[in-house]
Amino acid sequence: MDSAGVPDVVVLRLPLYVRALSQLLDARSELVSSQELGALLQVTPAQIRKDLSYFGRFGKQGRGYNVRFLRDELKQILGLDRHWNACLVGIGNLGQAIVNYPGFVPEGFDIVAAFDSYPELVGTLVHGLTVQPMTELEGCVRREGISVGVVAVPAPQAQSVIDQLVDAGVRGILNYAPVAAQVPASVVIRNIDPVLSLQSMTFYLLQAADTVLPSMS
Amino acid sequence: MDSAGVPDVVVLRLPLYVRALSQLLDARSELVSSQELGALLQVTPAQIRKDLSYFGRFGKQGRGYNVRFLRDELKQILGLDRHWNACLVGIGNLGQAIVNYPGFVPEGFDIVAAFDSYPELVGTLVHGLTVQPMTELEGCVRREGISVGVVAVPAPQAQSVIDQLVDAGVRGILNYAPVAAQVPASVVIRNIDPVLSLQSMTFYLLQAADTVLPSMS
DNA sequence: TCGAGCTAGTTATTATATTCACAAGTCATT
DNA sequence: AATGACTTGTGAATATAATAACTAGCTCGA
Repeated sequence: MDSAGVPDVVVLRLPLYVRALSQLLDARSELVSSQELGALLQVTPAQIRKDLSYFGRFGKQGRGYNVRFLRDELKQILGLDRHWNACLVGIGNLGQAIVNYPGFVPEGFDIVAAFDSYPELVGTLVHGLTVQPMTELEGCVRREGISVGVVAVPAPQAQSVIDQLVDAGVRGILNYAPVAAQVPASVVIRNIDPVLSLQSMTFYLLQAADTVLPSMS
Repeated sequence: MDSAGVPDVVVLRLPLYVRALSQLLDARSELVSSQELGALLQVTPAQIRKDLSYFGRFGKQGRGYNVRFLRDELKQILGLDRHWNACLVGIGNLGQAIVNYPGFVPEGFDIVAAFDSYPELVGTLVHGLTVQPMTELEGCVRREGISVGVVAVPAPQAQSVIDQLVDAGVRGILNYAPVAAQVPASVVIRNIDPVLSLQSMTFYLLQAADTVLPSMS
């Protein structure tokens, strides 16, 4: 999936650039070169320039990029100048942690509804939202114009919940359940899976232990 | 970084295979072909076979793979047959959610210590662990043989905390702070950053809205 | 025992992503 | 105005990854 011929990996890096540019802006920087930005993010300058070249020409030779201008352009490209309505499905440990953690919901995203199938939870208030039963999902998604669903249910229910979200018209899914969920090509899914991260990390820890450390003999 | 000539992307997929194989095992499957496994994970059969070929020959022509055998082999390759001690730094909202969420800590990993710089938190009990001050970090990491650090501190403190973990001898870091942290090449870092995921997702939502939907006129 | 139908492992091919290298433009200084 | 030190944007070159295609081997049923 690379809309408009832009490679996926490039799109994945753009928010990184936006973040770094915002930091530079906070630090009162007005100009930045691909060199500097690259050093900040551990990305080669050439890659930054190439990535940006998919979308236009934002810099000045000999000077670099205007920090505010480039950030705003990238935000627009990513759709971060708009508002997106989201809903949260699954209000257990994880779901509650997600909405209550202040750092989670980025600017521009609004979690406007919460759902859970567990009867005891329905009707309770979570982070200012009344938890609704799953039967309300479809209607609510359409009514509120919800385009993103955040899935925080246990693994066994994840696929079914995702199907319901897709049927309801959600176009993006942020999935915290540890499953390889299936979605139609028109729906974007991103998985947050710390367990996989840990489990692939240990491979390298092993390697180093075997190869870097000298034998004990 | 591809130890022993194995591409990074391949290592990243291995835990996915392990998970699927474990599910098949739970479902009493004894054999699985690359075809079936691929369908389950949305990966081409060729890719699975290629990935596995970096590590050995695990299947039988005409039959497929023995589920249990392959899973155990992969677990061993990844080091998931061992125990790994980890510590958690940052016991705020996020940190508490991490240790208290049952699904987080995978089998084989033990969080054996918790640290925070906030004096009011030090000494309190979180998930059975007494929160220690940051001054104890280095000693504790060495004493307990902690090889993985989980970072759940606010962004501004993340790099400093990561430096301390690295100095203390940690070899892998799971970073929840929204920063592009710098670590020496000998240390593996994995970032969990749902905000970036959301922010790159919207790009595709925009594309579809512009191109798939007909204009209103 | 033989043959049809599968399937792994592997080599070859294609696709994708990253890096290099340079022309052209900018700016401060003299 | 001319010089030198920078820096972008980009086409070419390289490196990396994914896919396809093929060979050899296994299994099962007739």
